[in-house]
Amino acid sequence: MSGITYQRIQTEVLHRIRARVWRPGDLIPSEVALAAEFGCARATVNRALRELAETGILERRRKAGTRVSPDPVHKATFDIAVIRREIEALGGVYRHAILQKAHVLAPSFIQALMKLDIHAETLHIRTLHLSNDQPYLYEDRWINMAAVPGIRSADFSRVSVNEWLVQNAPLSGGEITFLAKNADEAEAEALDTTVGKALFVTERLTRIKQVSVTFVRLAYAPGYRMTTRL
Amino acid sequence: MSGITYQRIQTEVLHRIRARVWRPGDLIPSEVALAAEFGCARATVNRALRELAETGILERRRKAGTRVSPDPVHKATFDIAVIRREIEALGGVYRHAILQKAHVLAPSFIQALMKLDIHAETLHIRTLHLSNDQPYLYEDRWINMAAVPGIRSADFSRVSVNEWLVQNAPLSGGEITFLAKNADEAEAEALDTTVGKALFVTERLTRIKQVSVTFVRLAYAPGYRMTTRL
DNA sequence: CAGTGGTCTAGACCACAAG
DNA sequence: TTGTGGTCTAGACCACTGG
Repeated sequence: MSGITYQRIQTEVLHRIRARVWRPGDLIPSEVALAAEFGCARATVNRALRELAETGILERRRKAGTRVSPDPVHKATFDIAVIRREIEALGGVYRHAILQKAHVLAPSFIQALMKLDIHAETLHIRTLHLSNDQPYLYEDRWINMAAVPGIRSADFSRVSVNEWLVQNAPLSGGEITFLAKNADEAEAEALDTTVGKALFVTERLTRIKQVSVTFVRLAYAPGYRMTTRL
Repeated sequence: MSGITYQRIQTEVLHRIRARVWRPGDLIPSEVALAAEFGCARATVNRALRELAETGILERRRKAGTRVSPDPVHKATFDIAVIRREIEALGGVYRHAILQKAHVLAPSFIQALMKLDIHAETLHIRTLHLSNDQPYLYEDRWINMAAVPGIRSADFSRVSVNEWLVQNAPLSGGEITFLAKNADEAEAEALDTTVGKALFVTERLTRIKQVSVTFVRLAYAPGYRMTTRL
């Protein structure tokens, strides 16, 4: 090979954009032209540009060619790990406690959220996750029993619901939302803080083939920060 | 070609994982074996598996082979667009107002955050972004004057600082953090809410070649939710 | 050492959309 | 219509690392 790698090409492209040789909105040369310039195969240029397009730096369209994005949309990526992992990665000792576990008919707001039947049976579980015995995360979860056969016989004393679902209902789709919320009484008590304190909350709705499996709200203890590199 | 696409292979792999043919932790066949099975080139299998590995579903190591991730780390991706775009995408009419603009020596906490010199000059700008004339986002930004030549002559009445920086200092690296915060007086007043209200906040530190360019804190009006598909 | 993934090549055909 | 990106192929060599 010529020693040209797709990463080398990416570096060069980024350099040219930074140096304003190619400016936001500009059309850059075609793959064929760049392959000729760099003395490599088109496939190599293709991979380089395709990946840059995935990050939002370039925009590509057949026939129209490749442009530098006019206003680059940064794509921030966050790792959503199993909570135990998250805590252990921070050097904490993980422990969890189940505060409540009940089989109930879905209340109306959960029916609406999860698009459940009026008579749908759910498992409602509230769990506290601790790091070094300090409250770390308060979990309020609703599970659609119909969607997860086998959950009746699961034992959540050793493995948390969180982890059990990951293992037994993998690769599900859904949405995740981040928001801020003033602590209510239940949250304040669980997280050992005061009512009204601003909490970082993530809500996740998980589906397998259009069917809602679980809705979970995770409220982090005050001071939590979710960070990523750009 | 045989009609086999890398996407078809990805679908098949996901199906096998869901069907528990391949379970978390399991080693799956090598690229060569899968290429033979699917009747396609190894490069096609490679792309399929490589992309799945990027999403965290598979783990690959030379010689060791490819495994189904024992506890899959979901990667959630968020688009960080220019604020004007974000508002317009939601159907709002964008407007912004500069609440304060001052050239000042960096206060100590900013010095520390941005790793600035004691005598570093900064531009401190507080901006309110509005959607349909309703407060949407309160921006508190510090800019390292030394890192952005040309900013002295910029006019921020038409183009917001946000947008100016994107256009003039593109492709910078840095970190972004999400957190929840009780509104202080300045935030409450700007966002037309009450002190103590939980606000969703993002903080961004932007660098070009190790040099801090800008630190910005964005406090969203109450009720803001940041959502993405998984 | 040997098997696996990582990458590049040269060529080909296809799908899409701008002109 | 035709140029562009999107993808596949068959083969090759390399880089890493487990056994």
